[in-house]
Amino acid sequence: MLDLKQIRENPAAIQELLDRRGAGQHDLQPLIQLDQQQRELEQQRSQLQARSNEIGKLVGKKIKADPQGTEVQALRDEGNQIKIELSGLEPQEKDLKAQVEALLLTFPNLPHQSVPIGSSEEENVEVRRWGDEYIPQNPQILPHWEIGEKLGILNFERATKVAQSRFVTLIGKGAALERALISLMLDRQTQAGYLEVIPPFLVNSQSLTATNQLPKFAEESFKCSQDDLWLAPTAEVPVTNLYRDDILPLEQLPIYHCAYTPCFRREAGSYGRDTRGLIRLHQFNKIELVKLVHPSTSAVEHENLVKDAEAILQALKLPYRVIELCTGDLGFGAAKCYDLEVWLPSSGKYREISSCSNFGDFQARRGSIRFKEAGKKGTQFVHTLNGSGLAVGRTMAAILENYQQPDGTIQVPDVLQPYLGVKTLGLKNQ
RNA sequence: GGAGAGGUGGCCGAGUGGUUGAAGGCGCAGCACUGGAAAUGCUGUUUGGGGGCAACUUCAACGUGGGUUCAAAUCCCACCCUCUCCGCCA
Repeated sequence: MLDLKQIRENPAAIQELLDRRGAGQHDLQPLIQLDQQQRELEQQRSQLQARSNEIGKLVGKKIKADPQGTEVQALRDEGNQIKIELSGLEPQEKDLKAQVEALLLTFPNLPHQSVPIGSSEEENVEVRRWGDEYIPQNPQILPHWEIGEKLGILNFERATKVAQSRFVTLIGKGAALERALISLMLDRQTQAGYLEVIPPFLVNSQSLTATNQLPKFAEESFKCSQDDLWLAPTAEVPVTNLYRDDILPLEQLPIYHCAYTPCFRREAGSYGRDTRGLIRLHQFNKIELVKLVHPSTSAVEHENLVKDAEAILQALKLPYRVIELCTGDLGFGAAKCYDLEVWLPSSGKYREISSCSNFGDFQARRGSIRFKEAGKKGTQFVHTLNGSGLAVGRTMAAILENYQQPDGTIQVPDVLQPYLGVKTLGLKNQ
């Protein structure tokens, strides 16, 4: 959520930053007008209320001396008069306030000054590339879904029968490989200083609002119709919301968490895209890294978060590149974002495997996550950051392709061998 | 699902209509005492919105939303949540 005070004081500057995401898409003007109306009403209302409070106190005093006195009656009459006026004013102001709030929630975050300006993903910037030497030279590499089904470790048909399209069943060593990846990632990230949590996988609307999925992206999540509960689209939601409405003592910052959770996404609007394989499923596993930090450190924390995610790809010797998203491609809540893209030989492309964002105080404001510095008056919003470390299904896809041997077996990456107990995946492993 | 209890400040906990943003305690901060500390004493200690350069001022908040009243933490209604017991179940 943007800072209303900032918008009031500096509308042109804020508008300019919003326009970097796409000119004319986010007009502050209606918001500014509503806000002004609301404040005018609030002034009127609180003045009336002040008088009403005064009357209440006076009556209390006088009624002891002379319950039937004319003075008391006069005050009561005035009180009633004010009540009538308030009954008109109050709902109006409340309504305006709700409108301001609702409108404010629809504005995306301001891109950080350092974010390259651009209108689409075409203008994203490659920051660095790693592992060129690990790019396989074998031209015969099968797409991961084909080799996976051949080896009997992935099955899409049966998953479709059980649920729907865009689900998968992992079988035998496929399931074990997924589990091994989860363990590897959690082990590495906890060693890097992230405190592991297993949060609820269902979250309420308030939580989704704090982390930007609501109100704008309701159709992206699965909702439980009987309850105010949704299937979490990412662990970012439950983990960040562990601290919703908290005022943290300064000493508690920074907070680092990692979490393994399944993630559930409706993928509405992506019909026809990545229909095959593990790339875009309704349910997938992910290790998420979440940080809550002091605002002055968030830029450095962001760079470090990216490195922590990269460390997994490096450990697995999977070729990847780091992309910085331009203003036009930046996610709704992000102030700055790097994507990690892993090399997928079958399509000859880099594909997103992690997205690492700095949200600044955008989410903290929505979720009221603050900290207090001893001695200083008032509270400040923390900065929140998160990134995948990594998407497990996509990692599996990358392994099934990059480690695919000419004989159709899969070499198990060195770091995974202790977890999996075998060096290759082949037919005999079924 | 059935029965009961309960939701008050960072925490514990009092408060059943009147000047209570809320006793008391704990915790925390400052000061005094001390060589230093403990103990003790005193003082302070919620958050959010509006107005103001500021000092300050005003409104709101005792689970949430309504209602009664000049006045509600306190009364009424609805909802949510937590706990205990019973039932069912992994």
